[in-house]
Amino acid sequence: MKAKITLKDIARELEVSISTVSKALKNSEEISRDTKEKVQAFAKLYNYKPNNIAISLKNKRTKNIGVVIPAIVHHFFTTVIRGIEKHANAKGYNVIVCLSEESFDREVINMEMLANGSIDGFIMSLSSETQRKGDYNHLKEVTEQGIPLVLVDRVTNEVDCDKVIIDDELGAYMATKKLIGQGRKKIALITTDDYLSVSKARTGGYRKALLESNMEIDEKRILKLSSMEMDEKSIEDFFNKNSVDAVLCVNEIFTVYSMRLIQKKGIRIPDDISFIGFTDGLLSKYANPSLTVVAQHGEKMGEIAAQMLIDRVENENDEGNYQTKILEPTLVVRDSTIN
Amino acid sequence: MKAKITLKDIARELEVSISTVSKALKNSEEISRDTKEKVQAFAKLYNYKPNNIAISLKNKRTKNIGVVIPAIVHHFFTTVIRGIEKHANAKGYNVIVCLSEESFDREVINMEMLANGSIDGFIMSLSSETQRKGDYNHLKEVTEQGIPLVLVDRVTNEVDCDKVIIDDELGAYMATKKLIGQGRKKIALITTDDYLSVSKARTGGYRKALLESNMEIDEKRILKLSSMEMDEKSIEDFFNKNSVDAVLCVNEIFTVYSMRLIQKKGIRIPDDISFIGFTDGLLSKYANPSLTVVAQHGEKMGEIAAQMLIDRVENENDEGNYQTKILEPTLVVRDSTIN
DNA sequence: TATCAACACGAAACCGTTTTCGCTTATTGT
DNA sequence: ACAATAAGCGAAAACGGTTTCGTGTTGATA
Repeated sequence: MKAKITLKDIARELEVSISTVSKALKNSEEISRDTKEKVQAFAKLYNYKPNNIAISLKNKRTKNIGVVIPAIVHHFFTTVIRGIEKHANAKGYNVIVCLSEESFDREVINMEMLANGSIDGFIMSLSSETQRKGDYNHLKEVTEQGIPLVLVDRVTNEVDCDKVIIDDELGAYMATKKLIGQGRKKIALITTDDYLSVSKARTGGYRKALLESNMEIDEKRILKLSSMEMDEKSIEDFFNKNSVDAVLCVNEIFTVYSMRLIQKKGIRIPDDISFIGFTDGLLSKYANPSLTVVAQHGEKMGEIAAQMLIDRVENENDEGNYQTKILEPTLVVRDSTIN
Repeated sequence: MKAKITLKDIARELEVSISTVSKALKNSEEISRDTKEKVQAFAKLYNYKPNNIAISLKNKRTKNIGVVIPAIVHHFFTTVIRGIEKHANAKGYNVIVCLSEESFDREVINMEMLANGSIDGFIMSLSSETQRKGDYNHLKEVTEQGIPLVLVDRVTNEVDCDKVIIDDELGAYMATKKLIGQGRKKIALITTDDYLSVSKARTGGYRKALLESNMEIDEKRILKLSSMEMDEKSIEDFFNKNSVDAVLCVNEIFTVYSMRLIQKKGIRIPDDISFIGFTDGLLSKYANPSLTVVAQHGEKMGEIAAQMLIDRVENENDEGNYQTKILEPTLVVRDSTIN
């Protein structure tokens, strides 16, 4: 085991000062050709690499960005991470991922751990518990300390910072319009509680589309599930009590599960009933029939978020003047709707 | 924007030395009650938190662990990360995730970035390109520097370190045995090139089960796809040319796609043909019919890997004596096989 | 030959902690 | 009243770099 070599070691071996070594490695004009060559050769030979921690301490930049998300076993969030990684890595940054697991406390703990010098900025998506409580003090503290923060997807108006979202209302609107255009009259919505910013927006888009087409909004056709997890019983009850000819769901899982229930009843998709979901993941592509979905472009969101964050980090001059980028969703048409 | 407060700031305000402040905050016996209370009150008031970077530099421990994996938009790897996060967080560690995207170069670059002081140890799964090239010098360098390394799932014998794998051979063996037990005679295998350690082992288990049951191994029934991505055409050709009554696939996607092709031909699952895949992800659960799979217990693998790594990090005395933990896969029976 | 740049390098401060060691001052025992 | 001891605190080194500011030597110039 050959331990890491430091400037001090090189200086001792070559009988020069630490400053000389440091400058020589940076090809400083101050140092003679001879010395530079000697030092650089020695450094190469012993595979010298500067210690990141020491550099971080010196210039108060870690080249790390902290990502706090509610879950990772979710296609959408993994695509976001991938986008972040892509841009961050290209810019020489590392990504520290922390999971809140939809818990307020874990979100707070993780942010506090990272905020004490470990990272240059945050990218985060709010946990459902945080959105339900409406307590954003941990975010405010971070921004007040001057640590840049970019909120993605699940955001809040109560915090002043950069944001990247997709136009969820538009997505639901487009989807609903599509269903209406296919002659569907009894369009159901399966969503989650309104405290989730995205669910609220999607419900809004659904209503807007119906109103615009002069279709009555039947509240009984809106099923609000209280958690992100599957509540199979509620969905079953819902379909037993309501007769519908189209369903819009706020995620893939709700959609696929609903389709299966419907198929078991012998109802044909998309002939008798159409389905549209959110998130263009594996499930959508490989479901049977394959799913028509509102694609959220998570990877692009991640890239943009990383770009906004790194811009802030590297130009700390212009604080304030925060932006919200709104991405347009795309309707990916497959076999769960009529073509 | 209130900037972070340091020991120096507190010392200046309270007109004591930095050492006194440091000790007071650690409740040292050396410091008088009075002074301790004064300092602690002040620190609380101004929300003092020690700077992680400075502490890392001092005691050469970052409390970060580096995770390098080939991909994140894959259910199995996300469960591994989740397991790592779970244990690491409980032990006060952060997780730095880097993606190799199956590229050798990116794997090397990421490891070098992290190895210069940013992390206390590595958990990694080899990229396919690395396994194909068989070049493990970047791993050897890291271990020679005394940085603990734990390899998970995609491993190699050429590097001396702790490892966590599942018994892929056993998994494939169990699955194949199950198919044989259901009276299947023409069992196909859809896999990837053998340079991937896991694919090789799975192919081995498949062969072993057939041999053990005195069934002939027809090489034409083994389809090797050259990449992890879907090669739809090859799969279609394969089913056109071969008549089979059971299929074992090394991942979910191959399985689901194959099932769909088969269903289009009007062949019934599981009546006429059975399917078993690897990875117990969303696709398996929500496919139609739902998939019988070999569950890999990624979360448990992640937890164990994190535990092994942190043990090494915190007891750096006992180098050598490396262990390989082999997890047993589980067969999760659903509707793509006869019950 | 005295003077002055230019050149090449080193000393030291600094980033924010921790920790060892030594120095006052007050207290105790004799 | 004086030495020994303990209590309370500060100075300084250390972690591994970067950077500013000297300083000694050299060669050129007047």
